[in-house]
Amino acid sequence: MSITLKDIAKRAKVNVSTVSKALNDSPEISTETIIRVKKIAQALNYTPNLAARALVGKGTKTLGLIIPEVSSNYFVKILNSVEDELKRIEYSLIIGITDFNVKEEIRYLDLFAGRSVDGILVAGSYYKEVAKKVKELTKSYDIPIIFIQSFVHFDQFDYIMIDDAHGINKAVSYLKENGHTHIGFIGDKTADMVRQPMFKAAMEQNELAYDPAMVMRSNSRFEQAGYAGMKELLKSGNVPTAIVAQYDNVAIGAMKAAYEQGLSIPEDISFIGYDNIRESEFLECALTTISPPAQDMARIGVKLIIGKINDKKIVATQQVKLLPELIIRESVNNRL
Amino acid sequence: MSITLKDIAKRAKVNVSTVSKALNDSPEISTETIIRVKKIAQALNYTPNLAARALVGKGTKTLGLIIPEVSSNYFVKILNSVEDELKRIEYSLIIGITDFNVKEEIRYLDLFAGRSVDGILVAGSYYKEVAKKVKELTKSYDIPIIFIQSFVHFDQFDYIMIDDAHGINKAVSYLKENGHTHIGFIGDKTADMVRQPMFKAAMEQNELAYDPAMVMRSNSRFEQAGYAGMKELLKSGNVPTAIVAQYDNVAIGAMKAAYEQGLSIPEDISFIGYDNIRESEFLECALTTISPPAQDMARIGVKLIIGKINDKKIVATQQVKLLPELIIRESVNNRL
DNA sequence: GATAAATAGTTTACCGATAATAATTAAGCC
DNA sequence: GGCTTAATTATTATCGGTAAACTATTTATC
Repeated sequence: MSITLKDIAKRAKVNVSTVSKALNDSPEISTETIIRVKKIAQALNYTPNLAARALVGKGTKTLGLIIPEVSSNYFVKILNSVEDELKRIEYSLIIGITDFNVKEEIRYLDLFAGRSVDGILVAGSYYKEVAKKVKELTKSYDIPIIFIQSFVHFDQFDYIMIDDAHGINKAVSYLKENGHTHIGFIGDKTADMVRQPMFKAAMEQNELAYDPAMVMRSNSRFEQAGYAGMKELLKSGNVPTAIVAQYDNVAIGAMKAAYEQGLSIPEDISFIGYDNIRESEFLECALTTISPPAQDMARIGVKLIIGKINDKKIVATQQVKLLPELIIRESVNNRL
Repeated sequence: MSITLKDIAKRAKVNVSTVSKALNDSPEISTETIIRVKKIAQALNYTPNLAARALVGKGTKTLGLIIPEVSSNYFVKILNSVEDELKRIEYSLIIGITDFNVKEEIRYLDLFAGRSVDGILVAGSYYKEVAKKVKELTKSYDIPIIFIQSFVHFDQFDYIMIDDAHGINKAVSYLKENGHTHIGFIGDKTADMVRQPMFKAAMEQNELAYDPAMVMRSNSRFEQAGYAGMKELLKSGNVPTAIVAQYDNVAIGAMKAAYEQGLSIPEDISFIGYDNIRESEFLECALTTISPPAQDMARIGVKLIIGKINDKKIVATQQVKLLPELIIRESVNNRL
């Protein structure tokens, strides 16, 4: 159905293997033949059959991306940047959305390996089972795997991530500078693993009292989690002057709950988010937030893995950390 | 490196071909042998090499999704639902993000065809060049292609889409019911192709004056487009009492511009969005919007295409239209 | 009891590319 | 001219599956 090397060979009156070599610019083939073959290939609109190529071990020009979700602007940014970077180098992207589920992450690792992708990017993973699987796969299949913004704690892996502890610390410091001492935290169930402990650490580093009663972790996700957490906090009567949200979407939900209670932002209560999603800038009260360089991270991740693919000799693990920055807008009040 | 049929054959002391048939439950193989072979396959953790399978024309269990962007909740919903649906049936998803670029859409069509995906879903396409390419590909490669929420106007294609004209009309009707007669429209450059003409039609159907001066199409995208469009509208002095936004993200930006001007929403100016993104419900003034059943659409799209893949005899074009609904929240004022 | 028919496997060829090896042609040199 | 060597192209095998053709046993039929 589609054009193969054979078709070109027939027209060029040379052997299939000559065509293959010609198209791959082999020095064994004369320049005239190369030109002639390429012209014919072009004319016939030839595209190599990737399945065949994969079969002889030449790779599939495909990368797998395992990602927990694509509903928050944060992971979407990663997805977008990865895709963007890949289209430049003519790689295809195959994705697996896991919803933070370990089993799914592992399933996708196996699946992608079986599909002989050239490399796998694992974004936002937290599980040691995944780490184990990755170790297994790199050994048996020799597939380069790189962690992006994951918390798989092993120095033996390649990873690139954002120093979130630093980011949260910046948030808390900024609140302290503005006279806030009673600071709460709202997140969803995934917060336990990362940002919530970081918040606790940040409070301690800033010599502020960490009050577990002001830390809310909802079972729902996104805005809903923020809304529910804030409602509960308001009901408890033990209301902080400022809230650090696990991420912007949570902050938006929490702010809504505050509005509904008749509170003014930031006069009555301050909010600081994390992620710097597109919408945050355009809220009635624009959200002050921590902005992680998700795009840079994805870009560097792709570069790292492509490097490993192209040069299998690179065995040294590569580990990169990027610093997020504080974006000051309107949602934090100065109490001094 | 990885386990092949040969390995299983060796252990089972049968021919490779017997193994292949056994694993595919061929009636030519005895039940005992099938069980024995399958056990060994399981023990060795065998996964078939998809490249090899693809080479003999057995499909790749892969679907391609061509999508204009994944930065709006709308297309993300589509992506998410498609992925979700596919993981159930053990298909993989390979995606191409085109940023509404015709050339990219065509490039991805070619690319995916060359990768011998089993089928392609094209979301949000507007171009007749794409239609042409699709016709070409279905002929030469025999790949099922289905349009999702696209505006490729040919009855010969399979498509599933949302009746946006109906949605916009609902929006305008609702505004009229609430006493609005001076209604504006804000969108980005992609609005020309679809929703803006629909808005015009809706105004006429509702016997309201369509004023081009109240129609803004910005060069930027998302909130930025709404913000810029609204600014301009406010500057012009010719301010409507209500705005229909091309989509919720645009509405959010437009509302911000109104707030900055000191206007109250909905008292001074009403807004109605389109898409019903997650955030809309949680805005200070919750956004009234049109909610397209994006998930259903994606689900049905996947079902359609899988049906076509599994039964190549299905040649009748399938065309489905879904109706969006109006979600009434707080952003429209009753002027009566 | 000879022949047909069903059963269970094995051989072989093939998909479309690449790689290793073989063969041809041409050029260079005494 | 004959022989070596280099340059170029052709053959063949291979990757890991599947399918068609073929072989070897049983089992059924009259």
